[in-house]
Amino acid sequence: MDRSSPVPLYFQLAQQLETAIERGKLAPGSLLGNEIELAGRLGLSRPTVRQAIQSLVDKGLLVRRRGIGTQVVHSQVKRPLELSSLYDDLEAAGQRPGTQVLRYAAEEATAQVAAALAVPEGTEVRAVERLRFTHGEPMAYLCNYLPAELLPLGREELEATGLYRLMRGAGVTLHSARQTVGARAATAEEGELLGEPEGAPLLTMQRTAFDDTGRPVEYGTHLYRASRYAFDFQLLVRP
Amino acid sequence: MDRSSPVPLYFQLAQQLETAIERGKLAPGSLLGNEIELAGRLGLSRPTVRQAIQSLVDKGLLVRRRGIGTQVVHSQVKRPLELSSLYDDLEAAGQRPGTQVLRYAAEEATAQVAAALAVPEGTEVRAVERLRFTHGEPMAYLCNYLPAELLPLGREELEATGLYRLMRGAGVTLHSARQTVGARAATAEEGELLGEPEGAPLLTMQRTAFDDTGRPVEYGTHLYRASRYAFDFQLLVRP
DNA sequence: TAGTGGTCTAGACCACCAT
DNA sequence: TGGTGGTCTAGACCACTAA
Repeated sequence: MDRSSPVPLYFQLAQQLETAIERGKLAPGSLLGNEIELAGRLGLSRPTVRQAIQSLVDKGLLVRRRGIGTQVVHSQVKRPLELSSLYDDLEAAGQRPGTQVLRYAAEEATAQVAAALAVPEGTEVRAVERLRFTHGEPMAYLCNYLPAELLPLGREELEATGLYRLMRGAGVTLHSARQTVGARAATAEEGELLGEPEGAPLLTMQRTAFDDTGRPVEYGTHLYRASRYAFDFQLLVRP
Repeated sequence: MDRSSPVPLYFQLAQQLETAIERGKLAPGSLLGNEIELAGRLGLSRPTVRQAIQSLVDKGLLVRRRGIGTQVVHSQVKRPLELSSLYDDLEAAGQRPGTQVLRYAAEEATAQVAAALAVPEGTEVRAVERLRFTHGEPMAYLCNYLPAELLPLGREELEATGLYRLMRGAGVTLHSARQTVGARAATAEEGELLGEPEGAPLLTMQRTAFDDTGRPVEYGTHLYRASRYAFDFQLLVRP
């Protein structure tokens, strides 16, 4: 514990516990030792220790039972579903993603886009159409709309990284998003773009993302080749 | 505030705030008043008030900014994705779900099922195959596997309600689940069952659910008619 | 400068669980 | 019965934001 660090004590403790769990120093199913004893040993107060433990319970790494103690969860919890960028996900999976910007223009919002971004129909918005590749093969066709005032994006930046990273870098703090995931058959044009025959199953995703003031900051409709992509997530049950 | 109630004070306060937000008594974007003043007014301590506020921040209903205050979020936050039962979801949407149990038997685990349930290959498990209907139309084909010792399920119960509700009722506390959502074309048999032509796009879902000791308690592979079903969820960005 | 949330402490009592 | 987590209090100091 480093009291001179700007990192909060509860966070330091949570990190230490998390790495101990990851490295197997705290075996799955083992008890953590009670909070008061732990607090005394570390020279912290009990609420601080509780805060650290609670953050790991929220992550699904620990389970607390009254009268029993705090246990390390057995299963291989990864992380609950996050609002993640396809680019970052692919990069993290070592897939070396690539992007081809098909279109990047200002245009008037259609009814659908206007409703999603909560602007009047016909308002100018930015439209971005991209193809995402892995290993030189097309993987997804991404069509996104942003409020016009939001970002002066460069085409090169869009080819080099993901949209969310650019938005974060521009000071937009994402807060929540509403997603719909479905499937449908590819049209001839879509098949052409993605290298699939007409009628091939595609995974579809529509997403509206909001910043922390509740303003919509992005609307996207995405198409993924079902033969090469699936959504994978970890869910936690809220107690 | 009812101090004689078994409901914790922070929870009572959180509920009051939540209903006030839902009913518009606390307008989106409005400030909540600072924690200390609020604590004094309600006769509570500041940590208790903070705990109440924090729980609503975790739900995405409030945003806190240092130096500014606590604000009600604008957007229509519903709820983050939960480990939910298709039956309950349909019922909540007023769709009057129905279930036809196609098969309910004990059988030896295949390699895939054994790996998912973390039992040796060939171990006896319970297999349940169901068709789920809405308005008399088939909607999904559900194939689930449970550890043999878990539940003595009746066929009637399976037709009357969802699997998760039955498991909860039998004392199983679900903790987390790992899901994969994808898409593929229907085979002739699948199309027959679901009332779709061969080759029609289907939404696929595989899920393994764990209880709070980390033991796998359910593995399922589900097929949904893409023309009639999509997954819809709300995500929150973890700060 | 004044006000906000972020963090931390040192206690206290209670409900639940195993033995 | 003894030990655990669940809840609650009454303070304290700090970092950040706005005016």
